[in-house]
Amino acid sequence: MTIKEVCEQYGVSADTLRYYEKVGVIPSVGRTKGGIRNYDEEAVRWVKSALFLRQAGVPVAQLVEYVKLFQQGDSTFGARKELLEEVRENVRAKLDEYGEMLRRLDYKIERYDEALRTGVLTWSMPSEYCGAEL
Amino acid sequence: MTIKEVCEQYGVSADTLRYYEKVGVIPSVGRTKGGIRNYDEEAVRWVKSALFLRQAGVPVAQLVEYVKLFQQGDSTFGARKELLEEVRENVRAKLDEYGEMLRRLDYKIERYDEALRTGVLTWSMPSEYCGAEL
DNA sequence: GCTTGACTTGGAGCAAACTCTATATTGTGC
DNA sequence: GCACAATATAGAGTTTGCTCCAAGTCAAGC
Repeated sequence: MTIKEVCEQYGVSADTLRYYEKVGVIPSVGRTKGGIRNYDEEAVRWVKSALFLRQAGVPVAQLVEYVKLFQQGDSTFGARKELLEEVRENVRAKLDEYGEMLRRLDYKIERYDEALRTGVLTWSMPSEYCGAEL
Repeated sequence: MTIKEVCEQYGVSADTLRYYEKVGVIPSVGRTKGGIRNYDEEAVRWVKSALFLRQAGVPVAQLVEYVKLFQQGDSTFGARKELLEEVRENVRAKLDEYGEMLRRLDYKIERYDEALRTGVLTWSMPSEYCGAEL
């Protein structure tokens, strides 16, 4: 698979793919004789998980660290597990935050909706609930 | 309330508070005769919601836009509601992503845990489930 | 009223994560 | 075999969101 095909399939720029490889977010990709990247199945899987984890907010540096551990072999199981647990804690915290956020937005949007229907904007909930001007 | 008190209460730096005011993430804060910021209740509420929305991933530019609409008065109810709905869609998408992320991490961590106990790392799930090397 | 520490502004600097540029090389259709 | 699009690399530039700095002002304690 060429870099272009990977770009099109996963909606990412060639620059980003090369950047990910350069800094170690993904292991280095195989080349043709001429030196052109040839993504095999494993390389594509690395790309997929890198994109997924990045989108979920995992910093590049942490992915680099994970790949390094991965390449050092089986002796790094423990370290890899710890790294993933750290990531998981962040994800959990984010989930909580976003859940709370959604509640507040629902409330506020409902108020605006009411205001548009009735002409009156009511901030009836105690400010602790909706968290201020929001 | 002085800037320092706000900093301490909400765990944010004075630089950040001044920056937020400068770029319009919060409306401009009242001053003493000498020109020193004096946060009243409303200013503090703006700070609170700015910090909350930022933490939930809303970009600075979007907050600036919201504050601008707010300051233009009641005629912007509709626009404000639309802006909040846009934010809400992003938050929903993020919630989904993080939920999925958590599932994958749970699975992977369990595998590593097993590997540490038994010495064997099993990738038994179809790769579509756990999303590659992850 | 003077010292000392907090506060002011404008603007420069910084880290993260790309994104773009310049220049060279590859490889494909005719 | 040649034109020409696609790819390669190194390194500079951009965006976002702060964070730090310099030089000056304010104010509380003595």
